[in-house]
Amino acid sequence: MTAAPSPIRRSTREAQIVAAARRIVEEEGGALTMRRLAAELGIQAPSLYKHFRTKHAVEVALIEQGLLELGAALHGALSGRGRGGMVPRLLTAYRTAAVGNPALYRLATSGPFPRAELPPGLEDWAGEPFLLATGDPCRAQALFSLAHGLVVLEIDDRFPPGSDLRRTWDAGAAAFAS
Amino acid sequence: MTAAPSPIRRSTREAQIVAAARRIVEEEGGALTMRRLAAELGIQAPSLYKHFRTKHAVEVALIEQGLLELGAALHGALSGRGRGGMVPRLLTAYRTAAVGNPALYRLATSGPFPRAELPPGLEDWAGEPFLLATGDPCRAQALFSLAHGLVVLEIDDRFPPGSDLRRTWDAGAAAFAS
DNA sequence: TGACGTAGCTACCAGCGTTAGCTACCGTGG
DNA sequence: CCACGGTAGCTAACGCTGGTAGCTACGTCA
Repeated sequence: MTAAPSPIRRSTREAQIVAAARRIVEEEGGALTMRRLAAELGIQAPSLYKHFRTKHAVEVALIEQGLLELGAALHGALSGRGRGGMVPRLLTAYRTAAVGNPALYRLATSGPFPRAELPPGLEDWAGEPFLLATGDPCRAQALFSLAHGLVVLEIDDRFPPGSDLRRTWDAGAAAFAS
Repeated sequence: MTAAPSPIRRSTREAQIVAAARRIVEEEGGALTMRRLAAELGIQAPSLYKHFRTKHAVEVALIEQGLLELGAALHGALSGRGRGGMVPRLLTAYRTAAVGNPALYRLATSGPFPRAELPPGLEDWAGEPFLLATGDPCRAQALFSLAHGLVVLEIDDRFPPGSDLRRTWDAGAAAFAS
């Protein structure tokens, strides 16, 4: 298992801003705007631009947090050697981490991926458990796509009402447990 | 195979507006705004509200079009009885239809699903091919999630550069080919 | 003391969805 | 023939968005 990449260094004020942004994003129905973020910190919106060049930069900082936590959860699920195969354990951990933080997950996975602005190696490290569970890069990507599709459809509430999501996840795991 | 549901009836002017909206959405990098949409029609933005109550209503009309076309493509792929199993044919058709109209696909599948505002039966009809290809509702939802995950990750360009997507789709199809 | 960087402020900009209120046209009934 | 109502356009405006310019107060260091 590769070591987790080190997060980007931030000043204390920057860390406070990211923490406030996270509070807003996790709060139900809270859209992240620069004015709301500033209000949460007791300052005016333009002052935020002394610390982050754009709103996108704030979002990237949140994405970095989310990927670190998701990666840690996935690696933990595989190293924990609980009962069941690697694929079901991986999917369970993925679902728990993502659905537990739906807004953060959506933020981190919608729109183009800010690969260049993230710590090098973070993406590979977070995705490594899929490679470990499948043994093949293409199968790993397919399994990841399945997990991602299941999560986004679940948190966007797109499955028809009355769906048995537990069994749907099981069916997905069964397909990839060879 | 169930018959395709009939689309919602629209006045000619409404149809023109939806067509213009589609033109904008399909044009590369074109975000749909009421002012742009109005300009495309040679009128002012507030006039659009004589025909559609909100911007969301225009989007729903586009979603209806997208679902009808996607459903037709999927049903066609299964009834065509080409070579290969049902699952690979279904996934190929899904990928082709979605990636060919990325902006429309994203519009139709991001955010909450406007189930109540769409023609009754449309959702079930468009999803029916997944049931036909798998024979089980939960497996169908899982396969659909896989296809959706693959598509959104592909059109958002989130796979690491150099990925062999052809083989990734094949790996997904193989997992679900019983 | 003077210079410089930090971190706040107010005032403002263009663009967004949307509303209010007005106007011109067009078909129909008295 | 003329008034009525519906249709479909218009301008002006509101409150929100991300973002910029330019000012100010404060702390540090030569």
